[in-house]
Amino acid sequence: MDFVSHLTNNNIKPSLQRIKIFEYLYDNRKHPTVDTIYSNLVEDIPTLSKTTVYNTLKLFIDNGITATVTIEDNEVRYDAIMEEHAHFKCDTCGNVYDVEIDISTLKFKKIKAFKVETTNIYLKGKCNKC
Amino acid sequence: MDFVSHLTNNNIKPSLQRIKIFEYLYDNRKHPTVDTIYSNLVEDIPTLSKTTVYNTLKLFIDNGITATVTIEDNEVRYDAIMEEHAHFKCDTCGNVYDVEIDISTLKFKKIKAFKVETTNIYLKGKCNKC
DNA sequence: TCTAAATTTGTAATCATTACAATTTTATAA
DNA sequence: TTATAAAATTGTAATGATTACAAATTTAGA
Ligand SMILES: [Mn+2]
Ligand SMILES: [Mn+2]
Ligand SMILES: [Zn+2]
Ligand SMILES: [Zn+2]
Repeated sequence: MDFVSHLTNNNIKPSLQRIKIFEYLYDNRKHPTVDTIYSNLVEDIPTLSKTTVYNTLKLFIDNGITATVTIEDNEVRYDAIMEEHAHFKCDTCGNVYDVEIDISTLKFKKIKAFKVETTNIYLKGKCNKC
Repeated sequence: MDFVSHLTNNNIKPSLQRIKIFEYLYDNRKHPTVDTIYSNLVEDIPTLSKTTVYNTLKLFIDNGITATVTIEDNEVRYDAIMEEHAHFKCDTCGNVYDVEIDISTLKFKKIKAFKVETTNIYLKGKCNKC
């Protein structure tokens, strides 16, 4: 994955902070919160500001290369994997995992009244390590 | 729907505030926020406190008669309909509607690694009135 | 190099939620 | 009924996440 090209292709100037934040999201795939992103990256970029993390994530979302994961009502997580997939959160360890979904089985019956543009599927329970 | 019995059956003492809050959720089915619930009910109960709304909703959730709807990352909504259903939010008017789902079509392939206990499905787009 | 635009940063403000102690209401026993 | 204790409600203060905003820094172009 060429992060610089990916940002450039999506009209985002590839600054150091932007590259590092996107790289962190894409490589770790742990659906981190802003605090987690900031805490981990500030080791690499000592001058990093939490405001920059917020600004950058908003920029990513506006340009369609990041999405929020709102599986919990008290934390906002971020995800740079844009291929359709569901999420599972383990109530015990708190990790959020990607879940492959077979879209064909996901068609709803008669949602005539709505034009659906985005779908989010959130599962909770216990993971096999817990 | 006998709200007093419903609360009592779920180990919740049916105070005036609790009855009114549950009644509001169940009858309107608009997935309101705490602010909306408070604003509407304080007309009936002038002494109502927003803290009571928070406390009561937490009590309802802990006793399994209410659930949160986290379709948006900047607002927590509440729902007293516990039968399995999905939610659709119209990006234009902002309303959140219930969507019937055919559970049989919703089975995922191979989620062996997880024991799923709860499922939430959130859709977004445009409703037929917008 | 010089200048302007874009980006980053730090601080203050805002807003939702929680903590907590005081008040009020309800239940129980004398 | 009255007294007492427990439960519920309330108001205010504290907390924590997010946003607003202006200053500082970096980048790009002339
Ligand atoms: Mn994901
Ligand atoms: Mn609903
Ligand atoms: Zn786990
Ligand atoms: Zn609409």
